[in-house]
Amino acid sequence: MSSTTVRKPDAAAALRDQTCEERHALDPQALAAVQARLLASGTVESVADVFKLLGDPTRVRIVDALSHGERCVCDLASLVGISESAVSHQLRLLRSARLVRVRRTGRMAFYSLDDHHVVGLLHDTRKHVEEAAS
Amino acid sequence: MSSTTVRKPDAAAALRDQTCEERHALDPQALAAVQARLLASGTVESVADVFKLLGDPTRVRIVDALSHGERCVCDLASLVGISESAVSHQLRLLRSARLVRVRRTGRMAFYSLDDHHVVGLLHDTRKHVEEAAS
DNA sequence: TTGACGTATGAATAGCTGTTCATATATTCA
DNA sequence: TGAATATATGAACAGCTATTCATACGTCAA
Repeated sequence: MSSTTVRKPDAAAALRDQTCEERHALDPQALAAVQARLLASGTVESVADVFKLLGDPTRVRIVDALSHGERCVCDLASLVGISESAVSHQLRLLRSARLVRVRRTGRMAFYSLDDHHVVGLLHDTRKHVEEAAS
Repeated sequence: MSSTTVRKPDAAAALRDQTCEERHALDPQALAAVQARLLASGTVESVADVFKLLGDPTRVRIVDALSHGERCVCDLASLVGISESAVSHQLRLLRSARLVRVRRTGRMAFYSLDDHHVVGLLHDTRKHVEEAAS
């Protein structure tokens, strides 16, 4: 290893030692290097949409109720404590993001979780709030 | 169904008046049993608050940028593509939920992630949207 | 001290969101 | 057939939210 290799080719480390002004004015390449590692714009929007769907108490309750098995709309309304119309509206949103799936038999509609990640998300977030409470 | 059905003044009886007919998926006792396993109201609110914070593209970009290391406010503004004022407002929200922490040196403020779950949440949600796209 | 700089924050506003209400659709039963 | 039931959906409204603008605070250099 050469004695002149004081600086490692680490863009993040290079960024850390500079001031804001220097960074913006003199090092657009380092800025671009970090920017290249960021999520694509479309991915950011999609991820935020999923989080936004889970960012409502009613929908959290719906997902929580569905995490123990499929439920019909009126049972969900009863469990969550709002009208069946409101539940149906929320289920439509959850369906559009493929967070839940629906199975129809006669005039009944049984909803269930359509993604094995969702329960994990709920669990991890609950862990966070429990830890943050301490 | 007989009209002489015994109505006990407990949660199961209270639920029966709100729920669907008895030929639905769940009888009142089962419904009450499910309800007992649901998240507490305070937990639901806290969990939804965290998801709500992550449910905005700007804040997702901030968390994404922070997932590679700490950043000062003006760098975040540049990386995210909005004003430093807007970033500061969002950082305040993220701070209030203990999702980020701040380290101050002089007039600079370096923000970093304050929870090991957050990166996992971002990762899992990205997995979901990638799978849902197929 | 002065001035510039990095960050923080209150006010205001446009845009979004979740609920209710009314109604529609579809299925089952008498 | 007609009524009752289960769900779905459009419209509308109140409440919330993310940004911008202006400004204030604390720090550093001259």
